[in-house]
Amino acid sequence: MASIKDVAAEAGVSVATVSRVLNDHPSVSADARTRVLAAVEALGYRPNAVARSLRTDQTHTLGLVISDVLNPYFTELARSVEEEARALGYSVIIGNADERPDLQDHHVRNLLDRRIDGLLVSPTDGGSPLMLDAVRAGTPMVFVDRWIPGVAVPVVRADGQAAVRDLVAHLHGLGHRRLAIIAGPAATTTGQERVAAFRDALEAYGLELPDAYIGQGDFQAESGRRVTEGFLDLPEPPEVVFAADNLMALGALDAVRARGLRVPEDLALAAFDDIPWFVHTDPPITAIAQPTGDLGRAAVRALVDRIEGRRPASVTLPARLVVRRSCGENPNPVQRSTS
Amino acid sequence: MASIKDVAAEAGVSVATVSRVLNDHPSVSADARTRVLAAVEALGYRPNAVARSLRTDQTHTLGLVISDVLNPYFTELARSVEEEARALGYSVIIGNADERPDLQDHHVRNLLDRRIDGLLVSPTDGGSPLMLDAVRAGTPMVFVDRWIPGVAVPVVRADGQAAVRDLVAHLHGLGHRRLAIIAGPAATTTGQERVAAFRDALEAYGLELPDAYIGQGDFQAESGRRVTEGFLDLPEPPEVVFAADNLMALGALDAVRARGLRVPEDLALAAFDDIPWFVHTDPPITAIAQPTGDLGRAAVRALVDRIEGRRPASVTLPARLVVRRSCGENPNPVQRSTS
DNA sequence: CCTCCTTGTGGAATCGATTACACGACTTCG
DNA sequence: CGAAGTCGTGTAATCGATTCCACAAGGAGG
Repeated sequence: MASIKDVAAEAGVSVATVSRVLNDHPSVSADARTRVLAAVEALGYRPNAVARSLRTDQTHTLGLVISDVLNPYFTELARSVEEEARALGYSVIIGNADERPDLQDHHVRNLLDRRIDGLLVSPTDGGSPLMLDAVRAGTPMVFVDRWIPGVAVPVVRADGQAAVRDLVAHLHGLGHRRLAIIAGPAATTTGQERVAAFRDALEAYGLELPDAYIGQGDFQAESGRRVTEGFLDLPEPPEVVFAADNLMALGALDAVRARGLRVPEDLALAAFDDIPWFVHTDPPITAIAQPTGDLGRAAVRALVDRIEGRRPASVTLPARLVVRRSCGENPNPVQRSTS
Repeated sequence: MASIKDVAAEAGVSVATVSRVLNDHPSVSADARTRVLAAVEALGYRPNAVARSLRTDQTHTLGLVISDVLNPYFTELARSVEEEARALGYSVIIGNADERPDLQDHHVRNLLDRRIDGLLVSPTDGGSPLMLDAVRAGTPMVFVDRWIPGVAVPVVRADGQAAVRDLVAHLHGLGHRRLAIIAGPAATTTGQERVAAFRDALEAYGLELPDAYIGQGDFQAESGRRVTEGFLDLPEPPEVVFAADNLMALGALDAVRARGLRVPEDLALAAFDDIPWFVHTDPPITAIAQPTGDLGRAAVRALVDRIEGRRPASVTLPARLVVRRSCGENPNPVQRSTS
């Protein structure tokens, strides 16, 4: 592969001049410029990003560590992140943690070793020493979707409280009184918050959330299946199950189906995170939709702000309820929204 | 961030010795080794991958350019690619082309600039000059899923011919005679092949595939919707629609639903590419399943073979038919398989 | 006509690693 | 006891870019 030296030789100038042309530095004569450009063209020269990064200490690259690529929510997030980053002149390297802290650490380490300019993380746990060290060392970082309490890093996320209240109102209006939740891992903020929001909303209707109605999931389909089976085995099973993410809702649907039961007649179902497929499931699933694209874009902008020396604030965008048929027929369905 | 010089100073040795310890070169005394290791620990030193890559001309990184991250098929492919690559000591940088040749070129260029060790591509078109130049220049490359005819690059893909035959047999057995297809872009091999396989299979039953029954899609949901509407507007609409990928099937389902029609009673539906959600749609969708994980792993192994100087062969794995209910009730359903 | 800028250019240092080569200190063996 | 290895280490070149500094040429101004 041709290097800057080859170009310099071909154009009959020094490497310094070639570099100046490439970075359009003002003090280059028109003549030298055309000769260099011609040489670049002739040799098909492309600057070596590795060498450039070493010298300038900038990679123009962002790291994105997400909890699970197979989750359509995170896929969409990743896509919007890459799009916005590209618009701002950055590339993105994605690390998939698969909800495993060890894999998360692997990717964070890898990205730091590559000297990415900044890191976007949706932490799967309370924060490994590695990540905390990186924050302390001043690595530009932004949390997206989930965060780690007590760490001075901007957070870009959706607030589901109002939407969860709307959901509970919807369920209550349909006559449901025994409501259960499939929670996410307690180590994640989204795991905890969604349970808290649900409990608060129930309280407003004088309803309780007994421990038996809180199933411990891990944001994966299999746990949704397992927890739902537990619910169905209860002496008094719930009338509704609210899954804290879309994959666990899928698992719940499986479990209900496997027993020959029907949604919503035998068990109603709602989910956090709306995805295109929920329109086509049998029945279509009522869900709380996050403004995923906006979150991704806001997160990138915040991170780039940090990289360029500004001090971005956290961003919280509202989620909204999308009513479908999985909780029972609504005589005259209304699309509820909090925005 | 601490550099190798800091470590050398801290340990009281030269940078050469530090480097030797880090790359466990044999000729280092036990004493020097422990001192270096202690210094590394004390400083929290991590080698700069950028500098290392510049010197060694190896990045231990693979590029993966896929056609559409939002397509669950490619998401799963990306995941298995990353997994296998990690097992072999490589990282992966993913570029999402969104079925756009210009974006594909952007990512290929970006990845080449970063001096990735090898490139995995699922081309969205017939091959830009950029990609062809890269091949000619000797960049290790492997095509996955789709390929570019006439280019000397190993291909890792699934063969759907037998499965399409099984599908047509299944449809014929259910009494369907007017079969239509939503094709992918003609510029992609998968776009062409699936139509050809479908036509051949129909021929075996004495059925034709009239032009009116070949809809031109682009592997995106919206095109599936549009094409299906066209089919339904025909004086003699088809009885079955076979979508060449899962997103177009989703669009087709939308279109049917929007007219108040039902699957499979009014229009039967089948898709290429099986995904977990197809179990839960209404009705569950009959699909041709690719061994996606195996494809991803085989592609990585082939690419690493090329990088390490061997000459890997192309790999073709069989796809298989998974019968569900979207084509009509089968009196006694059998899972057909070609393997 | 001499100084002082301005402009364009090249030489060389630098980023942080790897590695060829030289060298000193020991061992070993004839 | 001297020659020939072996072993561990350091010096310095190198990868491909960017950029500071020096300098030459030419124009402007006193």
